[in-house]
Amino acid sequence: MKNIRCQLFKGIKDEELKQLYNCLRARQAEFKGGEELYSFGSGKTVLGVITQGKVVVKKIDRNGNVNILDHIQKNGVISNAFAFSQTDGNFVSAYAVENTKVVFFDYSNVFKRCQKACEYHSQFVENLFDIVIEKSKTLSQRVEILSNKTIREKILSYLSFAVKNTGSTEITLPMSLTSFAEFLSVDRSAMMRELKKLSVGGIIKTDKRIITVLKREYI
Amino acid sequence: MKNIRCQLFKGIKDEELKQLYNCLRARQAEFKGGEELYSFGSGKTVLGVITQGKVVVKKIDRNGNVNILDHIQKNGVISNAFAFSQTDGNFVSAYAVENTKVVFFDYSNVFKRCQKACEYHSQFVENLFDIVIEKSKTLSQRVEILSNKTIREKILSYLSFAVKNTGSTEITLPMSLTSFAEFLSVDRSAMMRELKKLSVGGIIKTDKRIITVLKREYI
DNA sequence: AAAATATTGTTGCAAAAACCACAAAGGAAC
DNA sequence: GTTCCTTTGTGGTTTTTGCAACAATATTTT
Repeated sequence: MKNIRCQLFKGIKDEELKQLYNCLRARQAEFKGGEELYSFGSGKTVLGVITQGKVVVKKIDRNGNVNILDHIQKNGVISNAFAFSQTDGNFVSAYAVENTKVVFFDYSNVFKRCQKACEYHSQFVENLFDIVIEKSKTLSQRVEILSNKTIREKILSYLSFAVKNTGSTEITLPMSLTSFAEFLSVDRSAMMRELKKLSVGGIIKTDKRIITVLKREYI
Repeated sequence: MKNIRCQLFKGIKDEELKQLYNCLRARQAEFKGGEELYSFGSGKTVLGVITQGKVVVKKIDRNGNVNILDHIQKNGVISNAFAFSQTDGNFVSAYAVENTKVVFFDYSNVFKRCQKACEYHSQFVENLFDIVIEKSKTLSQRVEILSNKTIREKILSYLSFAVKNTGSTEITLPMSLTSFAEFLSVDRSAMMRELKKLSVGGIIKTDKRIITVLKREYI
């Protein structure tokens, strides 16, 4: 298996990485676009790195409503260890958005220090820590966005974070408007209506997936 | 300062703990009920353990809407390192619900290993890791709850997690109904109405803050 | 290039939720 | 015990949202 260079393995040398692969029982899997990542919804705890492609985590409730819980890009980490549990009435699953390669690790071995108490194992834990913190921050942003009552406020809250995170007032949505509505957990047509209102009000300018914030004092 | 026995210091001996306090520049602070925890909303990154009392993290937006972002109990960890950032239009603050004692640490020193590369420091990082994972899980549950469209679904989703987490179908809300509405980010009167509908429908039974789930197949 | 599929854009209508206002009950403080 | 304040409980009204349906573009697949 080719060595993966990503945040999870930052500061770990190639030869150490090989040993770590062994230690964590790394194995690669490939998924076609639209295909469901097995083992995510299963009871087993998984930890994986997306080395190619994109993954979306969705929840489908008993009424068939689809909610997007997470988007994971290349070099992103996917795990049910620290996010999104399955409840009786819901199915949480991860899907490859395009052709995707994932390297899975045995999560149970992460904290089992090998006999040699290797230093790079500590480094690995610290890297994983950073990633979980990052995910945690993203989740709290998500909570803040969703805790707005109206669609308008949700959109503006999203834009507020996006402007803050990117430093630009021209935001290109990393997903389709359909998915964006699912991300905000609102009806798509109602969202479109609200986007139009915001445009007419001169607060934003929209062109497909590109939203430009014109009046920063509103976000 | 008295030694704190909590998740954050699990597996660390008393004498090591003393050294760790020094290493992380631990300092205690007390807050009266209703008082705002300084330093949380400030730019500085804080890490604290609630050793007594209760804390609630709130967001107040430009329109004066209050949203509860988090509840932190005794032995819980409070930090802006991995959750809830301030944006231009919003104020995020933490308030003591009752008389509360907090021990603050210098977050910047957490990953600076002391010269002796003490083993307990690793243990500390691992403990903090567990806490962040826990918080992350709580946050994703929150996202799942909030990503329901209707108040009814939000309530049922909350109950679903509560039943799953506690193992009992009799749920005592850890907050007032007023706060519960803020937690679900819905209007209180609308929520009360929905609770009544669920009661009349025989799905739940309510008595103030005690909600008993009668038909598990609905949650 | 044509066909199939997904995305964007828009509307009328019904349902749900927010907002507002008020009364009663419960607790805390004096 | 009385006062004050918070919480609980309820109802009417307005606004917002979700739903369904459809057309027009894009995009992908064959």
